[in-house]
Amino acid sequence: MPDSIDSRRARIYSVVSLIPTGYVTTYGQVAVLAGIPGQARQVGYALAALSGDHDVPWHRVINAKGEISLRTHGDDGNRQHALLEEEGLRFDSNGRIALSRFGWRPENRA
DNA sequence: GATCTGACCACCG
DNA sequence: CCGGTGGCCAGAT
Repeated sequence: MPDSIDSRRARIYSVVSLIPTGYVTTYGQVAVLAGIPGQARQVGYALAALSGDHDVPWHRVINAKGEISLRTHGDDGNRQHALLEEEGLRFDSNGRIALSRFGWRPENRA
């Protein structure tokens, strides 16, 4: 009995949409919260498959290194960086985000 | 309808 | 931190 899921993607979108402004989370974290620990890939694919119609703050999702992933460093990558800064996030010299500082934790879950 | 490709992470060393 | 391996799904051609 599948929980069923409309698909793991639906869960992922839900979790991501729960991320508070000014915070970021990693794909792995989202995967866990979505109920698919270890399958961070699915998260990446899910976000990648996002279409123009979505209310999901995908820009708040970054890789475990605290850096923006996006293989295609195009508008999306640039956009994510801008959006995060706009939300008050800070990037270090390496262009990374201090997860220890802005990393969203379920305990902090507003 | 099969094949290819794509925002990753955990574990091991 | 880096490198290699395994695990998973959906969309596009």
